[in-house]
This record gives sequence, C-alpha cells and structure tokens, in this order.
Amino acid sequence: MSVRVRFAPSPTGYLHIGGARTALYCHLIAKAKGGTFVLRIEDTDLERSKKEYEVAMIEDLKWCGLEHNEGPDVGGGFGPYRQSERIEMYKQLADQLVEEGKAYYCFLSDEELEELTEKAKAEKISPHAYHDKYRDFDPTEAKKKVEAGESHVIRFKNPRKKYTFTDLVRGEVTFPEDMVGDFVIIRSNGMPVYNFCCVIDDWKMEMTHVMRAEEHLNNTVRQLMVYEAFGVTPPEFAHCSLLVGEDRQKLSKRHGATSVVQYKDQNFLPQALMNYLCLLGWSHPEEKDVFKLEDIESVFTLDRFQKAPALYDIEKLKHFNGEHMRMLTTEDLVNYLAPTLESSHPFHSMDKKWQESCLEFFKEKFNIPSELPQHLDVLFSTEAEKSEAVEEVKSWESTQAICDYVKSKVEEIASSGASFITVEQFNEMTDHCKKELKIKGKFLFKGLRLALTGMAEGPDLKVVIPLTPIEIMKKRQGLS
RNA sequence: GCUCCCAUCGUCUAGUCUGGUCUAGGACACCGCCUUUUCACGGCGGUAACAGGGGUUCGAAUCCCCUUGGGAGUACCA
Repeated sequence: MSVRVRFAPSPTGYLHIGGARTALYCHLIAKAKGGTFVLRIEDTDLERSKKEYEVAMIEDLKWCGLEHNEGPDVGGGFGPYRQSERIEMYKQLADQLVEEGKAYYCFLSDEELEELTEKAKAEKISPHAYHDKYRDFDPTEAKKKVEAGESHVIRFKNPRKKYTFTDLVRGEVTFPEDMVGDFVIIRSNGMPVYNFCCVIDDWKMEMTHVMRAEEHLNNTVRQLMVYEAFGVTPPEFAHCSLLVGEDRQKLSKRHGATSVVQYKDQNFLPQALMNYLCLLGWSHPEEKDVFKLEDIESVFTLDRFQKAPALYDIEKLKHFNGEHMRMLTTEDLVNYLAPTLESSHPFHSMDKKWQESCLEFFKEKFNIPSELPQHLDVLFSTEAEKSEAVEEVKSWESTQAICDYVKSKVEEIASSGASFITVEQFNEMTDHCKKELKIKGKFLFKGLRLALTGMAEGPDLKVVIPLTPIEIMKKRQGLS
C-alpha cells in the first residue's frame, strides 16, 4: 500500500515553527517512501478559524519548500480537504454511533458539568469521572428531548478498557481505562470535535501514517476508541517531541519569533530553517549536519528520533543560514542578498560583476542578511570612524604624511577617469610610502587603511580598495 | 491532584535496541594558539555531559527497579 501522510493544521494563526517542523517530518516520511503528502485544514472551531490564515498557511508551507500533493488548493481524490466542508459526513457517522449505542445524547448544562468536575476534583479522581450522567439514559426518551429542541451534545461511550498501541517514535504506549471519560464528539452547536473528525478523515483519506507532536499523544487513546467503534484499523502513529523555549516550556509566541513568516520577512533561507528544524529531534545516520532536504529523503527513517523535547535556539539557526548562504551559486547569492538591501543602498547602482565579486567576498563574514549592510560600510561609508584605535593611528606622525600622499594620488587617479583604484595602483601607493616616505610595519598598513577607509581595522585592503568607488574615496580625503 | 511521556557537555545531538572497541564522538556558542603586519575566514587546540541511588553482570551511558527533575494532557481548542 502506498504511503499517505497528512499535515493537518487549524487555520487559527500563522504557520508556527513547531508546525513547520511537523509538516517537514510528514513531508519527509511521504517522500522517503515515494508516498503522498496531504494538506488538510482542520477548521471546525468556527470562532478561531479564519480563511486568511488558511491562505497564509499554504503560502508559508510553500515558502518552506513543503509542497503537498493533495489539499484544498490543489484538490485530489479524497476531498474535500477542509473539515468545514465535511460536516455532514461527521454528523451522519456520529448518528450512526448513536444508533449502534456507541455514543449517546447528553443534556448536561454548563453549570451541571462544572459542578460534576469540581466534585470529581474534590474526590481527587479524574475530572471527567462524572460526565457520564446520560450514558445509560433511555434512548427513546433522549430522542424525544432532542426532537423537542433541547440543547444537547453527543458523547462517545468509552468502552472503559485499557488501550495499547505502538508508536513509531516512542515505542509501546499504554493508557489506563480511566484515562478519559465519555468525551464530546458533536458540540451543542452541531459542530463535530477534533478527536472525532480527525479519525474520520484519516480513515476516509486512507492515511497510513499520522505524524504529529507529543501534545497529541494523550489524544490517541480517544482516537483509538473511535477507530474501534467503526471497526477500522488505525494508521501508524508517530509522536515527535515538542519544541521548547528558553524556559523549557512549549514554544509559543512569548518566546519571540515563532512564526515562519517572521523568518521569511527577515530573509532567512528556507532551506536553512528546514535543515535546522529537521535536526531538532532527528539525527542524520551519518551525523551530517548541513544538508538539503532532497539529500536526506533517501535516508530519512523514523527510528532516529529523540524522545526528549528540544530547545529552539536561534543562534544555531543563524549558523545554518550562513552555511546555506555560502553554498549558493554566485548568481543565487546576488539574487538572495541584493533585495535585502534598501533600494537606496549604493550597492544597487554597481554593475553585476562588481556585485558578484563583492558578495562572494563578504559572504564569509556574516550569517544573516541583516548583518550585511554593516559590512558593506567599509566600501561606502564616508564618515570617519570614531574610536580610540582611530585616534591612536591619527596621532602617529607618519600618518599625516601618508594621508597627504594618498589624497593627491586619489585625485590623480580620479581625474584620469577611472572608477576604481586597481590593486596595482594600491601596490604602487604602498611601495611609495615604504620607499619614499620610509614608513613600514603597522605605521604603514594602519596609516594606509585610515587614509583610504577612515577606519582602523577591516578586511584585507587589497580586496576592499578595488571594490570601493573612486567618488567615495575622494569624499573620504577631507576627513583625515 | 490524576494520566501519559521524557532524562548524555550551556544548547542540538552520536552512542542505548544488539553491555566491553566510550578515560563518551560531532555541531552551535565560548576561550586560547597559528595564519593574516588589522578584522574576519581558515587551521589547530581547550573548557564542558552519561540526574541520583540501588540492583543484574567479569564488565553498564547502554538492561531492571526506585527516587528526583522536566514536559504534555486532563475542554462543547486543536
């Protein structure tokens, strides 16, 4: 049987880092076995679900490079892929369970429910212990109440037995019989509930694997009951560990940038994000750390998962971004970084060849795009750096001589119509200072750097000077 | 409270199933040295972990039990 795996977000917000990781794993499980990756929208919570989030979700998934084979936007043979469009089916199946005596109408009011919950808590037993008041209520009577319009929900009749299943990442997991009570499957507003829809859909959509985060582990027992009630064999389950923040709590908004879109906005490379996320709970069989998704599709297996929660560390993500950035071709590198610079940045007025050599050189110096402008200052800044180091260089007697010489030399080159100072010309300048001015050692190099860049330190002058526009050079000459 | 899950450097992890080759390997971060007459890159090196206690065994990071610690769930959210 062909492998089918779904990612089933609810459109109540933007795609979360944790969600992206789950989607990535789902995608990988499908791809590793040549299977199908399905996107299903779980929008049964009318209050919180929004169409715009669904749209954003699909866009973010696409940005991540996790494209689905079936889903609400692309269709497929198992639709519809939005739960809100499958309501009738859930209702019918819930009715069927009621008919069969596997579920029942419940007329408990909110107040009654609360009282019963409190009572159970006071007795230090499971809070749901008394939620079964209507479990053995006469079905004919119940039907009458329903027909009379009395507010009701449909509860699943818990078979009250122990459930055991084998989780592909956690091994054998056992739930005791009083783990959950008779849980609601159809709300009083007629909408079905997650634990019910999820089972129906995974069954009807013929899912072979259910990969989700550990927060759903406890839900599995309810779902197992529903599968059993319909006489359906459940899919394989795999619960990956949770992502946590600095405080070791489940990763959430208060931990900072936790939406995929925020990384997209900061111009992170999606392949870097995926690479990093993949390694949070899973490890490469050959211990490789930097890789492309397509490279691991063939080695991805479920037996390499870590069971303990993983801490999300942005510093390490930045490192991965740098690694992936340096793997880009020159052309892609320019396409990636150029748009991250403000449109007024002088970088844009330079020709293609210049842009390429510039970025090829500077890419070694930073990991994320937002750090690029500060590195480019060494090429474009026309303001003298203010620092103790600069003051020290300025205080040397030799420095003034160098500056005077450099100033005339720059003017000479500029008037010749050249746009840049060549490496040869720079070497001439160095030689002149050495032989005619008799300056050497740090006095020579630091002095030259100050005269040419206005800074006390920075990248190799032989690389920097030929990349610096001559007009910038001229403007700098009045400074020191 | 109850239920479930988990436990190797600060962090992500390899090693655990199939006990010895592990005085525990890699990566991020950090520190030092070399190189670079500067910075960075790079190279080399360093600090740093098997939560604790009992077993089993000739031998335990690895198997078993307990304790402690952490997380999740406990909804007419998903």
